[in-house]
Amino acid sequence: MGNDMAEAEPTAKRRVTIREVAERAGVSMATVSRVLSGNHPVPASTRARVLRASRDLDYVANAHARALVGGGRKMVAVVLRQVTSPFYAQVAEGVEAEAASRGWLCLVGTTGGDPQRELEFVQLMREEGARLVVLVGGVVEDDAYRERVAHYAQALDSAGARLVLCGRPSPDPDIPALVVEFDNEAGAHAITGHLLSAGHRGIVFLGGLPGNTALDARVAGYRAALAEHGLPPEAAHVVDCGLGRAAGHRAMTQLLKETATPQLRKETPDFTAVFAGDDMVAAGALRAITEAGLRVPHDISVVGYNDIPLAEDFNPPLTTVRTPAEELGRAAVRIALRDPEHAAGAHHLLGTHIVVRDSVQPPPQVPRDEAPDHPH
Amino acid sequence: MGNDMAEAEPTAKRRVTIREVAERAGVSMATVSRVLSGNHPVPASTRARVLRASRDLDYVANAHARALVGGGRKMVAVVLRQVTSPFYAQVAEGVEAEAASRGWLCLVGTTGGDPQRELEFVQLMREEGARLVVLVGGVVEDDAYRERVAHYAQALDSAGARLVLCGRPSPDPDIPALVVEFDNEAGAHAITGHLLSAGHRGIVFLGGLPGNTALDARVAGYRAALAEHGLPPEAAHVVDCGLGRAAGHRAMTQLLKETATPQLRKETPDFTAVFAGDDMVAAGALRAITEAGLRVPHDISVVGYNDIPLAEDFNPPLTTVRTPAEELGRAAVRIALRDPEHAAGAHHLLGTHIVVRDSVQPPPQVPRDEAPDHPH
DNA sequence: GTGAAAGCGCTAACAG
DNA sequence: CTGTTAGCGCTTTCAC
Repeated sequence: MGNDMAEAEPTAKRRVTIREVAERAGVSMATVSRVLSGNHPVPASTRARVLRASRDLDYVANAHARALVGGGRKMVAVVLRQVTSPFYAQVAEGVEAEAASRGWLCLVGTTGGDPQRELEFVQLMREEGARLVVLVGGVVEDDAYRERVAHYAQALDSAGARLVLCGRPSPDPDIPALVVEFDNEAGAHAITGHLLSAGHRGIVFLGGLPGNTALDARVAGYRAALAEHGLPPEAAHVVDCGLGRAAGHRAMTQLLKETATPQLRKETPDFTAVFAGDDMVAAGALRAITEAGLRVPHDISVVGYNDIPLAEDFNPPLTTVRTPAEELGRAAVRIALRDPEHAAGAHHLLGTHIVVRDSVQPPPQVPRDEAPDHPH
Repeated sequence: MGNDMAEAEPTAKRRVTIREVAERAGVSMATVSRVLSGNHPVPASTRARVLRASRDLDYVANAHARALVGGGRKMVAVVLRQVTSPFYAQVAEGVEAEAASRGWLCLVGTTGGDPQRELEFVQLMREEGARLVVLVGGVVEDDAYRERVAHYAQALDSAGARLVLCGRPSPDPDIPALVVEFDNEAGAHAITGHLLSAGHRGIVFLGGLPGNTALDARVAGYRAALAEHGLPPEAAHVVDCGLGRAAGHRAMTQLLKETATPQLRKETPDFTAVFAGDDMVAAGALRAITEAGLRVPHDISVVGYNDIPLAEDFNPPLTTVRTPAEELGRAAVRIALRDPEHAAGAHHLLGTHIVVRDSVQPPPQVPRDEAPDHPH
């Protein structure tokens, strides 16, 4: 058995090959192959012998050798920023589920938001022969991005693979990439309308990320809703703190401090509601508000975006926009696999809807700093 | 270009091969290979020509062909129930991060808790030549399980691959599998002690799953702590509702109903605190308690397990046991890759600690149903 | 029906 | 230094 030196890494040992199975069964390699793939008529007796030998040896085919000669395994790759984001995790699960149900293998890669790692991963998937790669999540759409994605699309396409963009734009409609995303503008418009209907006029958007397509669309929907209610453009107040619980917490704390200080008050308009860029930002904001001794929704109303699984467990349960993330993932592979010719360059928009919980109520009658202390 | 029939699935087209690069550069395939692997001295001029040609053709090596001749790519596979569980997602992220930092590729597979799918996935990983497979999550340890895992271990080992079990037991210490897990019993013991110190005596454990190794260990720690505080064995009350938010919600609702009904009261002992099997169960329980018009921690104290990222955003922020999930994932690959000889059969236990937030306080002085209505 | 033989794309000896 | 050659393990014609 092994020597007593600790080796650094596992090295692939020689595995049982089809030849050994053939010898044991007393047939040729070709026959074994035929039995195992089951696509060729083979008499039951031979068949049984081969199966027996294969079982005895605990044979598993070498996927690489098989891929080399055949078309290779059907594999789809999902690329996302991180799996620990509930939203991305759901998308990944959707892709995985849809892929698995069709007998495809699914590979998940994370980039941490680094374009370089994204590029490396896509390259890797080309080498591995992935037939479908799904890029998930909003991005800042600059020239570098456009060039990168155009290259992915071209490269993947020339290898017969497909590219689908989830929640991010195609650099060019003529490029062989399919985009599937939520209608962020409509969702943001709707939830802003919900706040407006409750009587709020000072609504701040927390979590802008200029250049990020998903967030920009939400901001656009927010501004549009404000305008439709006859509010002047200055009524819009977007804080570009980016996404994440920590960012939301920090920005909200800061905002609260500014509003509490008369001098700073002029620059930071008064507000009675916050529209968080996503539910994680909302979580941070909720926490900051509580820490400041204020209550949601009594003093400030808060809404989020995405309706992550735990949004109803927040304090208070969060009113938010439901984006069926798992369905996004499923749709990505379903559409990409359905009719490629029509799909390439197509743009699919998935609908969203508001889910009302307890984080919104009409604004208080008196400004916060003039109100009596609320009962303890 | 393409015909106008919609094809069903993307079929791998012929990709650019090393031979084409060689022809374009006017050298042999071997030279191209040498330049690209960079492990052989090649004059700068030739090198440049080859690189140029490779770039022009947008060549990427065929990973399968490469794997067939070389050892294959360094690949680790993580298998878990689902990625949408915050805890599992963190473990996966840990594995991914540690793997990536060593230049290994990481593949994530989900089973939905189905042993059959688990088996298929492990088989698949054998075919693909994964060098390390990490199985994550507690299981019910029956004979079928033991046999299955023994088989994985043997099969993987004979192919030179390694198996690591995260949070699940090895069927036999002599088997070539490494186990890395948290000390569930100690964690449960500690948090039960925390409840006991606050004065609670009626503590129900919500979320048992008989046979599941992780949960059984937590229940054991819970019982041990109760016993140490001089409580009789009957003081332990475990509700076997299993894991998940929905299960926690349902079970808690039921429990509350029983306790509120004098007739049922005898069978369901009175309690002032609940120890949820994990944070998701806690989320459901919290919600159920609120819906019943009770308050946490005023009327009932609640603790969870795992300290998932949003536990501090629950209502109220949850006191729970922190299990560094990402570290579990990192440790799994780190240990497995470090010294295999010593590692095989080894058992690593990772420590946990309590994180105190706002869901625990001393029990109320008067039983719930005799207390006056709390102020609205 | 079943075996022999020809590669799939690449790397690693082995010559020159 | 660089080209030629021999496979890696498998599937798939093409004969028998």
